[in-house]
Amino acid sequence: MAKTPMYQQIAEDLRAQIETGKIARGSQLPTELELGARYNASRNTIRDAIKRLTGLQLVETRPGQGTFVTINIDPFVTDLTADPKTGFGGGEGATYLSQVSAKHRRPETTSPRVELQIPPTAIGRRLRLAAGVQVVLRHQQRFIDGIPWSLQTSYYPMDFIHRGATRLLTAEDIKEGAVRYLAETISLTQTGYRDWVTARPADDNEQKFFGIGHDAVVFEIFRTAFDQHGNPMRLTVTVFPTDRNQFIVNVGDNLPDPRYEEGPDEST
Amino acid sequence: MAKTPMYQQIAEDLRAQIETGKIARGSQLPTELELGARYNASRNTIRDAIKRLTGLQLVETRPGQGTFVTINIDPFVTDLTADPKTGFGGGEGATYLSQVSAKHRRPETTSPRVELQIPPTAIGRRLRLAAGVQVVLRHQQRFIDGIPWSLQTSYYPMDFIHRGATRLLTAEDIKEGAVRYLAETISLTQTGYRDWVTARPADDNEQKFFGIGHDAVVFEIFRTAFDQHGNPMRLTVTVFPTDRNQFIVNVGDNLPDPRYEEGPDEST
DNA sequence: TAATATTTGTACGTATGTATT
DNA sequence: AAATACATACGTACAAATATT
Repeated sequence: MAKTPMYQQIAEDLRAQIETGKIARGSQLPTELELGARYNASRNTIRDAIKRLTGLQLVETRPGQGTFVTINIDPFVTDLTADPKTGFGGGEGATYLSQVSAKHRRPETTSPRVELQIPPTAIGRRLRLAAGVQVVLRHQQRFIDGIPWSLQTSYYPMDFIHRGATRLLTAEDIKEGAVRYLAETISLTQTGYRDWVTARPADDNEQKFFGIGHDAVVFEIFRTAFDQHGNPMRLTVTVFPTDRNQFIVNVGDNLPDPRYEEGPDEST
Repeated sequence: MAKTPMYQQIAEDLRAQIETGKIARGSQLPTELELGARYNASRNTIRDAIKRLTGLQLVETRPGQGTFVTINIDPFVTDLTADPKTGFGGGEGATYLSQVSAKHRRPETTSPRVELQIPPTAIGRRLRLAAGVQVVLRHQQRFIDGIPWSLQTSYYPMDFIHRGATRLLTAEDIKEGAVRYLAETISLTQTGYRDWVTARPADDNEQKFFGIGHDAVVFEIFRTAFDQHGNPMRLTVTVFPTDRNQFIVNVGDNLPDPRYEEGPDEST
């Protein structure tokens, strides 16, 4: 009845050894040839087994070096339900920084790359723009403790520029926050936002930037901010690798503090 | 300079043909041997290329039949920020049903499987239980239009049983909702909840139940409900496949209706 | 029902390329 | 420069799943 393929049996055996701690986190596995000798299997079969483990993000292979058990990064937790009228003004950048600081980590953000673009239909639709209308796009890479953490792109209607919010075109951070800047210059107040949380396979750029495997998955969160008239005033699309990011959503009053120790640990 | 491996070039070529519509959604790809002849590559190389495409969820292979371009399921969107004091009482089951009905889909839920258990540390910690304390566990499978949609497990402190909420032990749906039942029997009112959103590779059970590949990823959402004293009264863990589920989070008042057409389409 | 053809899955072997030490 | 270890690519053979005859 042992009809499970050999490579799966080998993968299962290695997985058990890793999860029970027999093979330590961060340590190096035997080489493919050694494993082949141990399990009496060909190197290709061993490679199939290891491929399963990489898919489970249990190990990672490094050409020229070997195969190593992955160490789980302490996940960064982002609160999606920060009050839009308090604190940092609900700017997504500000929320990000405050959350990071709360965990005593060192955040960095690259200067925005600014582009003018006719957006894809999915973007234009969320901003309720007619087809072919340009947008201002501000793209940033974000790191925590030097680790690539997220890729973020914010889209604003071109109209905002004509109405005076010209600093959206400068490739510099808007220190007081884009939301406050827009309130001061063109009297647009953010009264709320909606996040749309999805997950999808990472594309090549994301794989390279985050240093994740070619079968890795990322969160893609679309945050549409609405002004006092109920119209969308900004769309922010942020991509987070799932191996180092989690999110919390608070509903109701008087919730106890979300101690981050409460997070699910991986050793289920 | 063409240092990109052959199998990646082939995968890229096929991907482009699929995304431009040259190969229709749902249609069958040529067999591995035919592709090998077309690209002048060995069957194993073709298989490596196809493995990349399955990782991107662009194609799926069926033994004995062939390889087919995947048809994307119309994603189901769940609102994580339903008001806990209105409507269906904030029961997670109720939220699920109302959301599904809003899309004119047919939901089904299996009768709960009830267990008594000493929970894993991650569960006990979230319910603030001492180590070794038992919980009541209610597990359900959920479908929409016959498609497996989510796996849900709710955990309640055993204490609730002793205080009179004995219907938690019956393997039947609590029609009025567990939240209302607890309010009526042991005077516990849910005043809010916190969702903790994570993503991880699917385990074997989940792969089998959802019919997803062995490198598929699932959302795992931990919902901790709090009572009027600020204590956790229930933990609900729900697993959703990422290929057919999305979530929205509303913050602020007067948000426009989330027309589901606004969802991101896959043809980016 | 049974046999057969087709197609993907598993397993092996070999050779060479590329990255790292 | 040399050794080591994973990555790519080819070949072969048989098993298992599916559809057809």
